[in-house]
Amino acid sequence: MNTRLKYKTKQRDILLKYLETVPGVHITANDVCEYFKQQGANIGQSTIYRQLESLVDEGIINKYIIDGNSPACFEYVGENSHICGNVCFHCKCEKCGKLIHLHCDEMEEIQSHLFKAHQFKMDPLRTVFYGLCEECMQ
Amino acid sequence: MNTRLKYKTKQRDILLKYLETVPGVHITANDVCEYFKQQGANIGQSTIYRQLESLVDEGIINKYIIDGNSPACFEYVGENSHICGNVCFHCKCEKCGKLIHLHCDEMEEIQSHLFKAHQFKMDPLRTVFYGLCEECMQ
DNA sequence: CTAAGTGCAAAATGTTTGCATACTT
DNA sequence: AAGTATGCAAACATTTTGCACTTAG
Repeated sequence: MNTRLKYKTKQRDILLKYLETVPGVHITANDVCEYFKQQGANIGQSTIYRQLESLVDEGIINKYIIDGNSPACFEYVGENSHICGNVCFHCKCEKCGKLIHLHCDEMEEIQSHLFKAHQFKMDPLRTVFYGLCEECMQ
Repeated sequence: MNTRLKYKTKQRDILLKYLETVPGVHITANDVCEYFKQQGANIGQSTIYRQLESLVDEGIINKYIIDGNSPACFEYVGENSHICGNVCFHCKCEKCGKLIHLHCDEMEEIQSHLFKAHQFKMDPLRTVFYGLCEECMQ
């Protein structure tokens, strides 16, 4: 579980370099694989999975699990992830399945409220708001 | 996606009857399969998956995805779950699995905010806040 | 030199699907 | 009769793992 890779390898470097170019964007492990396949860079998919897991561990990227059957999403947040505002909230439309991700300071009040009033430390990486999006509301 | 079963079948009945005996408890699709296998009742696993999906659709059971690789959990909440639907929010501890029900007016501001600022009509029946409960926070 | 990382292909996991059959209405 | 559900086995998709080989420290 706590598999933290320790060496600075070529693969890790180019993976990180790529991730840095797409901060705040949602990508799956497969997206990353495809990207490197296109680039001609050959990184094995197991390496990608292992490095991604490691980067999550280190807090450099976030991992989001929206629903059990779709692949997990990763998002580069950088080393400064401890600063507020990098974590985003997810809204998933129950009708059309669209996923909306919000970087919203106001939403952090929810966490704060849950923590103060209900002694619950909410995890925005796992929490998804289900409901209806604008279009599907009609 | 919206595969709602419509007939009242023997399999659905005994599944529901079983679920009613474990309200608020976490069970996986596999748990259900095993249970019926032990009972000698033979319900195919596809039927179980299909019926569970359907029951989630109908709001009779909840489905929780704690993390992407472990199986989804189901929990019986019953037909009257929508009675508290507008006022009752759920927090689920990722560590001990405890489910906390909150009746909290303040939390309705979340819905209101999501609606006004983000045009998203959040469904409190389906939405679960994941995180850490008081005890597990230590 | 040793510990760690890589890549392949194979396994594991959880869930879905195709289809012929059986049951509900 | 028409529409739906069932059950099996096979298909699926994502992720993990075993192992021989390579690379970083």
